[in-house]
Amino acid sequence: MARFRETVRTLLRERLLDAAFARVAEHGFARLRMAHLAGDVGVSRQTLYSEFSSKEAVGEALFRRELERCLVGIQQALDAHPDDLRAAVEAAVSFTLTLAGRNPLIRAMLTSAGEDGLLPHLTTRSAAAFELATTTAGAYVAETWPSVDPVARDLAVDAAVRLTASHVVQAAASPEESARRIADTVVRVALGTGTGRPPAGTVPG
Amino acid sequence: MARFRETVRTLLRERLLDAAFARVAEHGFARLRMAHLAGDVGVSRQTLYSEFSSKEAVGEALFRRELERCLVGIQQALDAHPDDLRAAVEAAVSFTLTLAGRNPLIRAMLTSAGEDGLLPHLTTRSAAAFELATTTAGAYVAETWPSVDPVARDLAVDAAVRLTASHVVQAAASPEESARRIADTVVRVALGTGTGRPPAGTVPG
DNA sequence: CCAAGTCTGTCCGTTCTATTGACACAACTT
DNA sequence: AAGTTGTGTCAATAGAACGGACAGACTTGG
Repeated sequence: MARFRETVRTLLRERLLDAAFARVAEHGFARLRMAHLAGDVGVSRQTLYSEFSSKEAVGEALFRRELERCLVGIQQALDAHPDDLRAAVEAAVSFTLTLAGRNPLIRAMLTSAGEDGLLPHLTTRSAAAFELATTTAGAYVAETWPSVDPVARDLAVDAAVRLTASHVVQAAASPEESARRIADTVVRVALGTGTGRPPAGTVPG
Repeated sequence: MARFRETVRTLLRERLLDAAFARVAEHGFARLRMAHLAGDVGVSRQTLYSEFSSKEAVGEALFRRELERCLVGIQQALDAHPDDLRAAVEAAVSFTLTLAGRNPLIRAMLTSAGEDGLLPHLTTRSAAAFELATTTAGAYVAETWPSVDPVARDLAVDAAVRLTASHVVQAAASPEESARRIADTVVRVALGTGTGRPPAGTVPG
């Protein structure tokens, strides 16, 4: 019966995260003030704390929401190449790196001097993020290319996620070049071949 | 400070009107039950009554919202012909009649047998609607074609609104044909000429 | 190294709002 | 005429948000 109330809660959550996004993108997580956040949305500080138990929880939710949004785009990139594993991986990785390079939140996380309190989500405390990305990608790959050996598949997905994350934090080349290299690596892991590029349009059985 | 609260109120209003729209479009205003309306949105009946003082008020707001939405489209139709009064009127009227023919709410209002409680808004109790439409259109026309004589302008706007409303309730021909006839009439009233169609692209000074 | 200031996270009393259940009243049905 | 259904209102209760205050951690500057 209280369905509307529920809607209001999620709306409040979204508004708070929107405001947090704007502030973090501009000044970094460290300079984010809970009081300002509440004020932005037009709500008391207590109400904010009843939605997010701590400032850390805000950062967590903020990062998670952004990650989930990215995953949507990644899936679309994968979908564009249903018959070519290498091209799919390359497209997904390229998309991710490009997005990460543009995303104000991620840029703020990386450029903020020293310990921003949010950067660990991308590096040391990124277990949850890794798990989410890995399981999402893994499930998708398992469904789209069931013919790939499960063990090799898991290894490949894990490598893809970790290598991509690494390039997000520490860019080595252009997104396209990095994507090409990562896709090469992933395909080798997945297919166990040393050739690098299997004939396009085929999926090994 | 209570900015979020305000947003929630308007959201509630919109949700209630959305639900009302759906129910009225399907079963008519008479068969609309306040209890169902509250239930649809997930709110108590009292909360509904604290937002709309009566069922009549729901109908009023529902009709008004629909009218205002129409006016947006009408303005766009007018905007498409800034240099040709006749074409502008014809486009706006044609748009209105076509929209009215498709709009589930208006269709329900017209087709519901006998007294639906909502039909009067289109006919006898439509003073507010007429005023809104007339003032909106009048202000727009006054700004876009300031050269037209004010007295003739008011007469023309009034005629346009009333004729269009009449055709909404009692369609005589296709929207396009009706629009053409109404545009003819309006231009005659506005320009005081018996020629019907002044050369396009000109505005008399 | 201490004092002042800032910010987080928590508690509590007040105020505002929604919910619930009941009711009188009107209209319609059987 | 009695029963049903729905509107509109009221009062009591429950629940949220607010404002203000506080301790504790941390930073800054003298």
